[in-house]
Amino acid sequence: MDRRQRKSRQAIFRAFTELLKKESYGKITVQQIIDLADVGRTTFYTHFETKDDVLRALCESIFSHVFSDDPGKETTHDFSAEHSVQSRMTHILYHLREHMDYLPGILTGDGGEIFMGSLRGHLAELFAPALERGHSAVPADYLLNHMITDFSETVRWWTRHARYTPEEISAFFWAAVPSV
Amino acid sequence: MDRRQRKSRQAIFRAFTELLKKESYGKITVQQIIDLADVGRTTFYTHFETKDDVLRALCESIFSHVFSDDPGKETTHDFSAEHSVQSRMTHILYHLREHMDYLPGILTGDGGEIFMGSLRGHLAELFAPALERGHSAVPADYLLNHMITDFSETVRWWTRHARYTPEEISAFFWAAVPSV
DNA sequence: GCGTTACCGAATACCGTGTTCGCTTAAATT
DNA sequence: AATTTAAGCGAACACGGTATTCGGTAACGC
Repeated sequence: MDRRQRKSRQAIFRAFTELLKKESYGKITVQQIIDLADVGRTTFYTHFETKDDVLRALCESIFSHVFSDDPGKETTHDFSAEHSVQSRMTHILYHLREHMDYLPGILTGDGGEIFMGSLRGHLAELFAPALERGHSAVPADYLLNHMITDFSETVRWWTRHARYTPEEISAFFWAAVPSV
Repeated sequence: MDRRQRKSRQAIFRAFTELLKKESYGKITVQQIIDLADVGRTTFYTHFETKDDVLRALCESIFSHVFSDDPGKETTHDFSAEHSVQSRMTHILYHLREHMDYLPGILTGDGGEIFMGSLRGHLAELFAPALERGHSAVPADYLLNHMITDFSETVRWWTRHARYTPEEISAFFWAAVPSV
């Protein structure tokens, strides 16, 4: 990829996250991004279809890092499946914290749907295997949705109570989820 | 209130819910509402500030009915607080089912935030008393948010799986919520 | 009946989105 | 270094939806 392209793309993301620190996604206009990124209007639209497209790309770049890390590294000598998932969650929270400065801007207004949707998609892959044994009277689909909702909404709650550590948040989450 | 006003307001609500059965909130325009309701543009704007305003008013009218019903009526001879809340939830679900034909239209797209926000507000009042005794290591605020999230997201899930009865949905909810 | 009030609808200002076009400038190729 | 290739620029424009204005009409309630 051309260096100019990389710089433009980077400038747009940079401006976008910078704006998110000050106002919610819904109120940010393409013009603001263009102005702060200091790129031409045409340039913006050659890189992205719409403003939503920028957000989707941002979410994808966040989650691809957050979810792709080697999950084995964090496990201690306890190899039970439960523990593996738990430490995985904490690990994810650690990564998400790095973006905490602009996450609130995404989660208020209507950009929330895009972020949450992306997060939920990744969580689905993570939780689905753990719910294979359908021994419950409750539909597996409901339970899966329930787990995904609880975790993603915990993340959203965290963005409003940023004083807590990833370990604490993880503990809250597992305390409030019934043993499945 | 003038009969003309009542008729206009009613026509707007009627057109609005009718449109919601066919397309999502976000895609409905004020013009469509005006056309279907067969009222003048000016009339619409004398009754409501914006399109969001219509939705807020609709939500308020739904929830004021749903949540205001005498909660004592449904309780059996078991007077424990737990049971009271449970039957209350089922009762709420019964009322919500009456609006099931257009709820999906509200919950997809960006109108979802408004509906969910309104629902969450009412649920907060309902659940807050039950969580008074803060004997947990988890912040009461987190637990409250957790309960609200679980129920409101259960409602959202229901709109996508409308084949279930209120009793079943209620059962799913309580099965997936730990005893608080 | 008569004053009040709501309703009408065309015209208009406004705002943000996304596209077009001719030109400039930087990068890659030889 | 010269040439080709591709990216960037920004003013102008078309579009769609929102919200307001205004002069005229008709329904309502007392």
